[in-house]
Amino acid sequence: MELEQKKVCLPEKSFPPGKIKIMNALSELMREKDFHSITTADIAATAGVTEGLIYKYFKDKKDLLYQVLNGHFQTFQHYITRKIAAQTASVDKLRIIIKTSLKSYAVNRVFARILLLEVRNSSNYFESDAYDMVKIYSRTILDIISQGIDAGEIREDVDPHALRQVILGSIEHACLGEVIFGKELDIDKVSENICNIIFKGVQK
Amino acid sequence: MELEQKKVCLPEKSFPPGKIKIMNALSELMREKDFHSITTADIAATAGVTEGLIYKYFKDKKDLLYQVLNGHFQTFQHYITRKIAAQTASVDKLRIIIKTSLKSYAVNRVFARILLLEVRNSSNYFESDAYDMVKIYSRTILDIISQGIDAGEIREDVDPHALRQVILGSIEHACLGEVIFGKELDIDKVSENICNIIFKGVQK
DNA sequence: TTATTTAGTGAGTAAAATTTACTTACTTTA
DNA sequence: TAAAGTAAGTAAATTTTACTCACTAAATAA
Repeated sequence: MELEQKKVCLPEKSFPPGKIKIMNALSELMREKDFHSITTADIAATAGVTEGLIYKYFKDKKDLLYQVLNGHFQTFQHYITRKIAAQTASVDKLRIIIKTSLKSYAVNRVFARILLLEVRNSSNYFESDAYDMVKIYSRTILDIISQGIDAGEIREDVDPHALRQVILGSIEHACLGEVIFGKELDIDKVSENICNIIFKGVQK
Repeated sequence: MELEQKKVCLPEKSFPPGKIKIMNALSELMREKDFHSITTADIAATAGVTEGLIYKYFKDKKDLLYQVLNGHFQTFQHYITRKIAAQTASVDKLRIIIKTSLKSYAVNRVFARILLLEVRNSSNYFESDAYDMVKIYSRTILDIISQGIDAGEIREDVDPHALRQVILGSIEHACLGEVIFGKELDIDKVSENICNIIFKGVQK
């Protein structure tokens, strides 16, 4: 397993120990509870620091969440970029993106939870560094699609934005059941099914 | 326009006026703010009632949210069932579901907001009446797919659950930008794009 | 008429998030 | 080497917010 759940998914150095402990504490607590039912007292106790310190390093509780997400996203981005580079055909790259994303979400459920369920409802997330990472990821997919069309692999009457939507939507929806209900996901099967539908179409 | 944004989307009668005012108030406030940053004081002030009354009619703040969602969902469900009935071919039914769902979300953004962003993070939503409506909607799609396979309209090597995932994921992801950033959505175009991809496939 | 339910109030409480004033220890620099 | 500044962390006060509870007024049923 290349992609394992690490305690800290951040540029650990340069961060003071207290900050790292706080971020790890939230990450740990999110395995059991949802963000809203985790209190700053919980976080401080788990981290072994005082509540005040949280506000030294984070604007507010949500800012802490965004920074934790950002850390996870760094790991994800590095991993997926390397995987994509190993492929040449656009369609294969998309296939890898689908499979690798599903796998990342499955392996790191806290990451999936935060990304799919916890941050999207507040508007200031979309100004956070974490969301910048999403934009990069999202942009990568769009570029691959465009290249695929140019290379003649993908039909030219396919709208790239629409295809990206379908891909991202499929990935995310496939993970929801897993993230919410903790169902096990057969990644190979699910990703193959999704690719089968999107690439070949469903109509006879 | 058949589907317009009504103030109240509930069996208004039988509900005491205060309850309706409270539900409308939340619905109204959710146009600007996310659920978590709306306080019970906000709701009460907007509704013109006291905070205490909220807890007369609702178990807690979340229960209020679920009931509001449920009201919106009733309208949605009726509308979509009627639309589907007008079609015979399974593929056309799916097309209608995609288009009508997109339209419902576009017309009623608060409904979309609540459904796609606000409720999924808390586990007790999945025991709520509102979620029962989702199950019915979701089940409908699965049945149509199965019928489509039986009727020979849809390839038999397509996994029905996977196809449903792709459809639901595509719809939801297409709405996200709209719900979050308030972007206008060209429903005809977007739904046509999605159908084009899913039905015909993207590969040359 | 009197009892009883129904709609609604308003003051309060406990828990949680955030702020503030402070200590301690480590660098830098004069 | 002493002074000055800063970074890490604390402890307690403050504010916000969801939620409770004992009460009133009015309508309805007996």
